[in-house]
Amino acid sequence: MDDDKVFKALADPGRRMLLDRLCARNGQTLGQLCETMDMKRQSVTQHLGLLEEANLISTVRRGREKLHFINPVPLYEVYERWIRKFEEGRLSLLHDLKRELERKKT
Amino acid sequence: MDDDKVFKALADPGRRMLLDRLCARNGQTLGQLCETMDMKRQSVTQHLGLLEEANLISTVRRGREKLHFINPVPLYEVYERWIRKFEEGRLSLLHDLKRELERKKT
DNA sequence: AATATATGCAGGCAAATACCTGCGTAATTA
DNA sequence: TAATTACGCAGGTATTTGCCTGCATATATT
Repeated sequence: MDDDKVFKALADPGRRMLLDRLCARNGQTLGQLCETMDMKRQSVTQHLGLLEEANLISTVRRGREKLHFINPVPLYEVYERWIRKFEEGRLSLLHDLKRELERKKT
Repeated sequence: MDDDKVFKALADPGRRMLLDRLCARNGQTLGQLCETMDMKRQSVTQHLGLLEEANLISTVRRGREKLHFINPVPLYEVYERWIRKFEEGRLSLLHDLKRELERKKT
């Protein structure tokens, strides 16, 4: 998995919105996704392309339509390999700062 | 919390590396962080500024030095409000795609 | 006081990004 | 078959981004 592509894909609010829409109703067509997106179809296509490159969605062609499905695996992996590390040390990390702030006052 | 700033801050590999360095040793100065960063000090400063704006780090001045500390809270919140939603529906989301693929074959 | 160290601030520039318009193609429907 | 629908592809452009150089300021050391 390419961490960087996943993070960059998540960096845009429009793309996060697309993931949200798909989370609410999986397997939507490009046209359906466009209806709620306040930008041109071609722009939505570009965003969906980046999401697919990051492996965050998968697509299936059905006739002239293209269906979009969420792939939750990369998000889970990013969490496992990235977020959890900080979560584990959460209390001690916060303590470091607090201790330094105390050190200044005295 | 500003989700967008957090995601954008995480979108750059250099900034993720800075967070990694601070996770390994919290409370480093700008100079110390620069030693491992293969870019000019001023660029590192810019990255640290974005991380601070996203509230991912906090800083404390001590004399002529500036110490940097991780703030793990926004990462945890992003996980809670964002990643977990997809994790919960993980199996069913994957099933949607699988079912559609089966539908095509038959 | 003079020098060295640690950081701040301003501006410039090439590349990436996020939109757009215009046109082409494949699949359905009348 | 003709018209419609759903989507793909190729640029064009204004903005943002990430890096740099050059200079200024504040603290520490000799």
